[in-house]
Parts: sequence; C-alpha cells; structure tokens
Amino acid sequence: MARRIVDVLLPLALDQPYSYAAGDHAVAPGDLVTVPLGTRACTGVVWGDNPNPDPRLDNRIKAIADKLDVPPLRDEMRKLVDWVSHYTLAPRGMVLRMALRMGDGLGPERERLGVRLAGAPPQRMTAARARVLRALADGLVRGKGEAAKEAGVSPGVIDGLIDEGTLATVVLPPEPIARPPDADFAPPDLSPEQAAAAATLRDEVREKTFNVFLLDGVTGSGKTEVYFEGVAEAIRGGLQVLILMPEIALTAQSLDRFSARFGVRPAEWHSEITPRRRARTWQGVAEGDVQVVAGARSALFLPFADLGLIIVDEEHDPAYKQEDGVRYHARDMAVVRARIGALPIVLASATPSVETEVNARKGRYRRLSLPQRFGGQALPHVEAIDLSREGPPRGRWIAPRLAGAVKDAIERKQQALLFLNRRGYAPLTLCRACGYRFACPQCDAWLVDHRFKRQLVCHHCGFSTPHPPACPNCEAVDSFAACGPGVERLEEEVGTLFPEARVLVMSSDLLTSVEKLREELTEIQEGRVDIIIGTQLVAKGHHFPRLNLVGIVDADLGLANGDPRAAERTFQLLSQVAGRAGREEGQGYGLIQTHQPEHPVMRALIAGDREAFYASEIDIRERLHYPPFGRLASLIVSGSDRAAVETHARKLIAIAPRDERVRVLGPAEAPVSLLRGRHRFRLLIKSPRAFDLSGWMRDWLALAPKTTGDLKREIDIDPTSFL
DNA sequence: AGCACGCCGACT
DNA sequence: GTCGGCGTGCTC
Repeated sequence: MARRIVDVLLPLALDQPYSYAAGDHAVAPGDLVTVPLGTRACTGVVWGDNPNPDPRLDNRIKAIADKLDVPPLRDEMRKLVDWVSHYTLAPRGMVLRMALRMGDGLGPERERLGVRLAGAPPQRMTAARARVLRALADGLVRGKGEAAKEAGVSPGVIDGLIDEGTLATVVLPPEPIARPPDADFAPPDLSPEQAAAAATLRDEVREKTFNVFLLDGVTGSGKTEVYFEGVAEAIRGGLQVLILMPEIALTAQSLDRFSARFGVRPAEWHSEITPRRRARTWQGVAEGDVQVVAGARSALFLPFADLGLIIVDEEHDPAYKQEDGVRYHARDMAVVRARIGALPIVLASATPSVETEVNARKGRYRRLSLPQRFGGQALPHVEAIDLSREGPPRGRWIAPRLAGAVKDAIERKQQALLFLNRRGYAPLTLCRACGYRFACPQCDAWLVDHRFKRQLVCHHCGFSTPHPPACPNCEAVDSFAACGPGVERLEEEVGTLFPEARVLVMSSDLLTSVEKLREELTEIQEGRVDIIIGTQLVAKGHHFPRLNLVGIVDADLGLANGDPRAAERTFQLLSQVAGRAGREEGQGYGLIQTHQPEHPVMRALIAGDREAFYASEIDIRERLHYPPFGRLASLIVSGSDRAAVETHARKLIAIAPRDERVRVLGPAEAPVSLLRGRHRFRLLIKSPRAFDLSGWMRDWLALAPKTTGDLKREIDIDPTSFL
C-alpha cells in the first residue's frame, strides 16, 4: 500500500499546509499532531488527505511524530479558520494559531497533591510546624497550598514535614475548571417585554438553526436577564454557550451577575488568564466539560465541542476589533461562526453599531426590543451647554451651569460624574517665549503632560520623558503653557470649585491593578465619593447606584478628525456615559458641553431620540457608499525611509487590477504619519457591498513586489480606526 | 512565528 | 583572529 500523505496546517505565518507522511499514526482531519519542522517540533492540525503531494518536494516529506490526546478540531472550526483567513487576508496558519492558543501544560492533568497527618512528629519542632500539626489534627486530607494557608505558614514548611515523614502525600482528583451551572438556580422576575424576548430566545436555542438577533434596549432595561434565559435553555439542553464581552467589561461585577443567576461563575477567557488555567479551560471547552465561557474577543476561537448559542454583549464596542496581527472584528466573525455551526447568536446593545442597525432594519437580523428601563425608571434628562454662548472663563473647562448642577447634586448627597475622554493633565505643552511644542521624537504626535507621573508621555508609542526645567529650544525658564484639559487638570479645577468634595479620578493610566479598580468601584457604590472624574473607563458596564448627574466636559472631542466612524462612536460613548445617571436615584440628569449643539449626534442625545441619529447617520453612509452600504479596506505601507514608503505605495496603485467596481484612493500620508519611527502612507479601497473585496485584494497583492528592508504592508478589511 | 545562515563591527 | 549584531529566507 502506498504511504499516506496528509496536509498539516501549522500555526505559523504560512497560508498553505505542509505535507507529512502519516506513518503508523491513524490520523483524521482535525487531529492535533506534532511534526518536525526544520530543526524543531511544532504542533499543527491535520487539514486533510493529500493523495498527490507537490512533486517538487520529491523525498523531503517528513513523517508525523505524534498524535496528541485531545479532541480533534471540529469541521466547523476548520471552516472558520479558512473563512477568517480568506476574509482578512491573514495567513491561514496565523488564524489557526488563535484557535490553538491554549498555553503550555496541555495533556494529562498535573497531579494535585494533598497532605494528611501520617507519622510521628518531627525531630525538630518549630512554631510553624506546630501550627501545621494543629491545623491537620483532624486527620483529613487537604491540598498542599490549602494546608499551608490554613496553618499560616509558607509551603516550604509543609514540604519539610513531608520529608520528615510526619505528613503523607495523597494524589487528589483534579479540580474541575468550572462547576456546571444550574439553569434553574435563581430564575428572574421578568417584565412582559423581557419575558416575550426570553421566550423567543429559548425557542430559538431549541430550534438549533442560524439566526441573528439584535437584543436592543437602553442601559438598565434588563438585556442581561433576557439573554441569560437563552443561556439557561442551552444549559438545559446540554449545549455550550459563548458570551463575548469587551475585555474591560469582564469584571467581577458582571461575572457575579452570572453566578447570582446560575449558582456558579462561568469559565473566563481573556488576556490575563494564567497559562495553566488557559490550557485547562481550552481542554475543558474542547471536551465539552466547560458549559459556559465568558470571554474577550479571542474566546471566539475556542474549540467548543457542542456550541449552542453565542452572545455578543455590547456588540457596538470598538474593542471587538483586533488591530494587530490578524485584523478581525469579533462580532462579525461570531456571526460567521454561528452561520457555520448553524446556531443562534444574540447581539446585545443599547446603541447598536450602524451595521447591525441596518441589518435589523432590512430584516436580516431579528430585533428584540426592550423599550423601557427595568422598574419603570426614567431615562436621564439631557441638555446641551453651548460653549460658544455660555462657556467657562479662559483656562477653565467647567461652564457655570455645569458647576451649578454639580453643586446641587452634592448638596442633595448624590454623586456627579464629569466625563472627559482624555488622560493626563494637558494634551499639549508649549513654550510661551519661543513657541516650541513638545512632540514625540518617533511619532507625529504631541507629548501629553502627565503631572501625577511627572512625565511627558506619547499616547501612541508610550515614549516618556521627565518634564525639563527649561525650554529645550530657547532655554527660557518658567515659560511653559499647558494647553487644553485632561482629567488631571479637571481634578485641579474641581478642587478649587468644590474644595470640600471628595473626588476620585478614574483613568486607565492611574490604575495599578484590577484590585484597585474593584476598591474604587466599591468606594463609589458606598457613597464615599462625591465627584467622579473619568475617561471612557467609566463608561463600561459599571453600575453606580448613587450617580445622578453626568457632565460631559468636551463632547466634540471624538468628532474632531476625519474618521467616518467618529459620529457613531461619539454617539455610542456619550449615550453610554449619560445613561449612567439616575439608574436608582430618581430622575437622572445629563449636561453636554459642546460647540456644536446642532450636530446630529448632540441633537439626538438631547432629544433622547436615538432614531434621529440612526436616520441621519444611515443616510450619510448610504450616500457616501460607506459600510454597510459598501465595502472598505485599508492598506498601510510603513517603514523608516519615507521616500521608499511612498514609492512602494505608488507602485501598488500602479499595478492594481482594473475593475470599474473598485476605487483605490491615495496614497495619502496616514493621519498619524510617523509612528514609532516609521513613516506611514495609507491607501483606501472601496467597492460595492456585493463584491468579493478580499478576493480582489488577494489578487492584487499577488502582483505586488515583495517588500525589502523594513517596509511593511498592513491590510485591514473593514477598518474601524482611521489613524 | 522561530530558527539558521550570513556578512560586517568591538573585543575575550 | 573570534563573538555577535540582526537582515533575509526557509520550514513539508
């Protein structure tokens, strides 16, 4: 019999699988195998049989070294890898890599050792040893770490007693990575609207067909309770569930809501999971032992054994777009995964992305609306403060009317939130004597003054330098002027306006740990804070029960550049922030400081008229043939030699295949034209919606000269960031 | 992505 | 004379 050759896809920057001899291994598509690659060994996945391997390989085909004892990557997963790779133009191997990110320590469970009292007391008794003996006096088995903790000693003391023979070790059964959730642990009381939506989801989960739902309701309308009913139905049916969330939202608060409903926490999956836990979760998911995973976007590539439902919470959140490596949008790829796996998917948001909203309007997605706040609470009352008519005095950022509202809120013992999406003290520092401006040496960006850290910092590359005593250009002393506000400067102003108030600044760069964030949230909840000053960190999912007033200090900030998604993002962010007001303490109040109160975003926020915003934004997108009415791709050429970068970009345009449906715009210097010492030129590619833009891009790049030196091309299909 | 190979600067 | 910097190219 002829020897069997199989194609193995490797988690490397390779688009094509490599051929290996199966040898004695009974392998099938999807099996994880170890294969020799150059000088090393590599774990890959059998992609299929290859009866006619490339003759140019002649006899260089090596043999599979080993087959791993884990469930094979299912057909759906392999289809997903192929699909995502085709769509994003990332090499297939790099997409596979995401599906194999299980860390080390796969395979048999590392033995967990327990200890119990077994022999005579040790020759040399110490205080620590005595504490251990007392703690274990009942003769029961405890885990090693557990015993040390209970006795209040270091693990070394336990090991010493094992060596002495006083304690005996026992192999413990493995601890489950996640206990099974109980679908009926604490069923909720639902409003009629919630109950109707929940019933639809339950039916759909039983139905097991592809269907996309937009679960649409304002902050506080109870979306989570509704999709939990879909989750419960999947659990009852023995199916697995994936709940995607923006990474920052995966806090204790939201996981606690899950455990309040189902009795246990879901398995977690995000960037800070330890490697061991990661490996065990991956394996638990693949074997079907883990029923529910709550995870950040990368959880989309977990190898579920029997997935029955996907939830994408806060589906509009920009964090779903991965901007480096494989550039994919987790919400869109989640829909693809649901279609491939023939299962329902729920996109939940109070402010759906324009894409999702259009899909719902056209009937491609089914809308489940939750019209009110749960418990009949009113939405916050929102007003604009026109900065050109009633702005603050020069050098101040809080208008008199906003200051008055803050004062009232404090007097009523309620909390106020001042939102400013800008970290640090001031975004620009200049010398009054000579006009010198502090700029990043390796980016096209100003250095931001961070007074708390006593540094000038580049927000693009992280470069930082101490604030110099004199101007580097004219050597003038005391000539610096801070231009514009950041949250730290706002804190200063609040300090002079309300010297008695207890103020807390929440900004990602002031956060040292998740623990610290948790403490701060508790402080806020317990009312030990009067004024919260925050960046977008405060917009995400945290619940502030005593908050009644939200002041948006600079609503125009996100609208400044020429980003086609600026309006949408500003609307979503500001709605979310304003929605934090008055969720428990009566009528909430929002004040929006803006120079353009007539802008569709502001008008919609003030009127509480979401529909008006979508109507205007959808109209603009349709006229400009922007997504979702057309397709968009971006190609950024970058490198240290500016001329070489521009030449290459022009060359790409010159060789682009001609097609009257495709327009290639550029090359233009990218908005951030210098980043980490690399010059950047951008091409934008537009096509109709019904066009395989990925395929066209692939054909185009096949004609392109290969890059030399440090020249790099980055392709982004459906870009969401235009920097 | 790794890793080896290869061709030019400062030292055990 | 070697050690080692990281640019280029290959891995079935």
